[in-house]
Amino acid sequence: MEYLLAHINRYYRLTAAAQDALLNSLEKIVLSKNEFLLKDLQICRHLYFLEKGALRGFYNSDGKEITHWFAFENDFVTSFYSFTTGLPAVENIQLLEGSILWSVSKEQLGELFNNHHEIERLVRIAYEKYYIRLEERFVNAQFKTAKELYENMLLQSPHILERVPLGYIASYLGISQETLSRIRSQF
Amino acid sequence: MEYLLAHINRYYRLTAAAQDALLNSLEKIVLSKNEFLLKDLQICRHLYFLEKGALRGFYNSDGKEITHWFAFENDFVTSFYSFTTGLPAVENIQLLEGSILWSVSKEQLGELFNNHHEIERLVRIAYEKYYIRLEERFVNAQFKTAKELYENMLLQSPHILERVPLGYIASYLGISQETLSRIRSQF
DNA sequence: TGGTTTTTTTGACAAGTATCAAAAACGATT
DNA sequence: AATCGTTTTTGATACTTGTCAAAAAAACCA
Repeated sequence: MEYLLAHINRYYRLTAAAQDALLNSLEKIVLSKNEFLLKDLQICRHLYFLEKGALRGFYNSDGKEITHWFAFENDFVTSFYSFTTGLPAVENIQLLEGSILWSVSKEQLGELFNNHHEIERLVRIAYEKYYIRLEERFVNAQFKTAKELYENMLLQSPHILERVPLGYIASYLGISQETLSRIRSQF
Repeated sequence: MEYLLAHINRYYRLTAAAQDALLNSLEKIVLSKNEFLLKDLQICRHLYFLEKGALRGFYNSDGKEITHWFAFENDFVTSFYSFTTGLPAVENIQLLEGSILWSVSKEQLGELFNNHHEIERLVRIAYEKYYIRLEERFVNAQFKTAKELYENMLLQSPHILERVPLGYIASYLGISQETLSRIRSQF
């Protein structure tokens, strides 16, 4: 729990009142490897903070699983689409390792927004960060070769390569597992 | 100017005080076709509302122009990356048609956020919408063939196809102009 | 209208990547 | 240490798309 506050205070300092309200809204969740936090067609009603462990989000497309994000320690996690629209999710969220999470419901978050302007600001800033990261990935995916994407990942997020099976990474990069394997053999 | 309020009120109703504050912060801009609203390496210090006309955002990559978004009537426009981080933009914003815009500076927007909680909420909700749209495009770009992407566009945003030169659309879809031309000949 | 520029289409070829199938390597378990 | 299941690598082939170059069509303008 202190984990969350320490993380938040790194880029935005909350008042004591807001901290208390936030912590009182949180519920601890412990899940083990391969369990699901969310399956597609369900409505995602919670925002999660990942204290320890690793998750992935993936789509099912033509019987194939397409991983499109990973989350690790200190990440905020949700099915953004379902959580914000209230519509059924099109993605699944699965545990890559045994993990500890803290959850807050959409209703509770709305309450927090109404009572603590600064929490809404915090979330707005978090959205900005996610948006910028997604935009960067989007541009890269479109204009770089598979090899360049892998090099990028080696430089910018080697921790993912170390903790996640190759098949998931291949679909994250938008290439086949075989192609990724061949690229790796060139290094 | 009423245009902006009419648009906003469609999905979020502001109080009269907030409306006044917002309108007092706006400045009208009129630009003609092919002019630039922003060039890369500049810092984007404004958020724009597009009342009439059309714009595109594009990157220069290996001497090629890569269009990655279009904006039309009622869209909010900025170089999201530069505006939020305060760092030099990596993209250009150019006029596709003569256009009328309303601008608000980052400083003014910060003032508005501080004085009118509901304006910050409005912007947060706008971010959510943009994020979801970008996420959808990201997933599509990765998992659909060039032909499927074009079909999608025919269904979901035919107005873009009608108003924008083919070369821009090709790079928007992440394919070469020649490939797009060949796809179109199949319909 | 004719001429000039810009945009779009067509053709030939090369490169990159996906696919299918099988082998090898790795990990966990007993 | 041997076995089973999973993950990764390798090989052969086919397909999609990019690239370069040129022709055709459309838009623009005097």
